[in-house]
Amino acid sequence: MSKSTINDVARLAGVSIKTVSRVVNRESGVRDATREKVEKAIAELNYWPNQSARDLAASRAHLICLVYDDPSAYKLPSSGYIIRLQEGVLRVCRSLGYELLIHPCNYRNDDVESELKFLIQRARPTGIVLAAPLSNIPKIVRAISATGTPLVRLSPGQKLSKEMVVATNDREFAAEMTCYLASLGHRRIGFITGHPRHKAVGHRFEGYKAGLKASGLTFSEELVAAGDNSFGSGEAAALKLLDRKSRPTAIFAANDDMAVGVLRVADRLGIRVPDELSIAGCDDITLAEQIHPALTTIRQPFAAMAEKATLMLVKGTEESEAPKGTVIVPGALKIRESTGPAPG
Amino acid sequence: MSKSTINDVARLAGVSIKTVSRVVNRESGVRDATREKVEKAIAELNYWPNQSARDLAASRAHLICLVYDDPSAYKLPSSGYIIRLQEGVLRVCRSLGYELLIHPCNYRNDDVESELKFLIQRARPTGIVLAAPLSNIPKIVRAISATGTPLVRLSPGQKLSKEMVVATNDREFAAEMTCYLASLGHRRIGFITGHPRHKAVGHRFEGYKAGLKASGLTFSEELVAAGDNSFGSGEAAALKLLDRKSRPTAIFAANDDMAVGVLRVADRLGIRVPDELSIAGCDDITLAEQIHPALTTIRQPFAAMAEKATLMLVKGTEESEAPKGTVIVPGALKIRESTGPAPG
DNA sequence: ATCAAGGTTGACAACGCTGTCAAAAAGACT
DNA sequence: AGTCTTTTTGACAGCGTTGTCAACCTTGAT
Repeated sequence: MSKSTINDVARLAGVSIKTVSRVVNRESGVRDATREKVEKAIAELNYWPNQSARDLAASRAHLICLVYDDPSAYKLPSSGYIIRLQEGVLRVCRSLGYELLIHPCNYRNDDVESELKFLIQRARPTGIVLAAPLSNIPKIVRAISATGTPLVRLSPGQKLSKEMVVATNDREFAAEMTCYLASLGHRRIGFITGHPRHKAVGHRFEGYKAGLKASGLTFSEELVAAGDNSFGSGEAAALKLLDRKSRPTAIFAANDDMAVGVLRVADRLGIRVPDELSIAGCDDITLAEQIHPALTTIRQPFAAMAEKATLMLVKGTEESEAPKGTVIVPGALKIRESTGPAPG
Repeated sequence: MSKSTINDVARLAGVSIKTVSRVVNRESGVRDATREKVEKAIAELNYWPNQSARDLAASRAHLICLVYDDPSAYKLPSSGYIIRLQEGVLRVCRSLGYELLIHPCNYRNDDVESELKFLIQRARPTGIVLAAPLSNIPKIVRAISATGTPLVRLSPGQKLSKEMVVATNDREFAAEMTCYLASLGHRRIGFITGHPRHKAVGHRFEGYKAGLKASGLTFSEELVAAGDNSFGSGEAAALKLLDRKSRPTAIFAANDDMAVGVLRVADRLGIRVPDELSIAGCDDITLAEQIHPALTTIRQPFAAMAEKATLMLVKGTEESEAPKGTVIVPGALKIRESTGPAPG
């Protein structure tokens, strides 16, 4: 292991440490010949700058903090979501020389706010990427904002704001899914709404209505059942929808967990999927692909969103003008086995 | 946001910065009265030490690096595993003031070794927690060892070694599961082996045999089918086992993915679980609890293992004697719906 | 009181780097 | 060659902490 310092490099290259620093930091105004000398010395000594020293001297930390709802606080099958977020942030961090600090946090705790302030004070990150659903919780957003740390929120219901937000187009792709179902010949397309506090799923409901209209179908309360994003509520809603005299030939659930619930109910009732009933979800959870029949759903671009968010944070810090406003990263339909032509 | 330094605290408390440093670092030899004065000043100024400066001055980083197989490199449903590892490491990090650097890495890349050396040189972590399956790959272990960074490997086949290793008792709990099935009256207990390169699942096979012997049952090749840890191979193996004239009344798969495959096959063949066939897996993946019937399996203590590993790393650094050898963290049987009394 | 021993405290120099600003070198023109 | 401008380089002072070591108090024993 090398433990050579900038001094060693400077001595070997026959320049001052400042010049080495310039080369390392890719600053302009270094003659090519000099740069090469220094680079050779760096390579030879296997030198790598001491991050602590850099951060201290420049009084800035090369650190991005990703804050998300703690999955260990309760049985959450959402680990895939988190991994994808991490993936996106890491991609940017690696390429730009930042480090990633992950902070699962339980918003049900009374002291989340001080926990976050504590974290920020301790780590002094360059910026924070705040994942949903935390990004929708005012007290959390406020606690972070109060510290003055740059913050990018992920998909907090897409309402435009002056803060930095990265969202996806829930409304649009829900409409697209609805149109897709209609294009398969379905006329009675049911919808299962999600948890009222979860804004994104609200947008999907709107998208569903828009899709119906775009396909020349009329909206009917008859075809809507309420869920709360949970598997169980999906089952209950499915039971309700499928019990009706003229039952839907397709059911679009506001998220995959509920869609899987529908799938289970259909199985139990002996309704063949997709022959007799098409089922679509939203989120593309890991299970969606493993279940049988594989679930048609919408893949949320979590990694891409996180990547974008991190980029905004870094750009905002390194360049003078911090990017503001909402950036949309579109989701993509994943057509799999659970949807097919309308029966009859 | 406070940006007070140790100087401000020292001035307010009327002591030298060194004394403040002593209080902050809980060093002995500070009079109680002094300590209290300082603590009051710290609280009042909302002071928190600058990590970069500390690390620089003490030339040590408060950093743990968790290296695991990159789940984004291929479709892995293993995100739950990673999340639990992170959880364990984070618990220790938080309580001991360390930070966690996560590093998913794809061992299929040719340049993993330089990638890791690069990472280590750049981040200079206190130590590295290396998760399976990476912990079983010699070139990776070697690359890290070569840097001299303290390393704890997670469950690399449990072979005793002089290095730091945290493993679980695959053999023992597989035996236990087998005995449990036998105790339910099963006499023909099938087993689906896992990927030959994955040592842990090999231990499970041994445990299965030991369990049979302990239960007074004889081992028969007839009851064993080979898999490769994948869902699909579980299905294939199940088909093979269930096709035989005197088919097993219970199937124990070396991992959950394959067990779920068995479940699906049973469903397709109209074999009721657990009435006609008991199925057990191993790992307690997220899906195990969500599937119907919920899968009896063995919960691997991933979080606890990671926690233990991190602790070893920190203790090894902070105390003079580094803990060596293998530490075993036992897994736990999770009896759920997919196992029941033997038919007849 | 006086002194040694031990417990507390502080002065000051690192730690390895970056920011500032001035000095030196290199070009550009007479 | 001389002067002015621009580019390139370096000296040096921090950044906020810890390690070292000497100086300072206490205490208890004489």
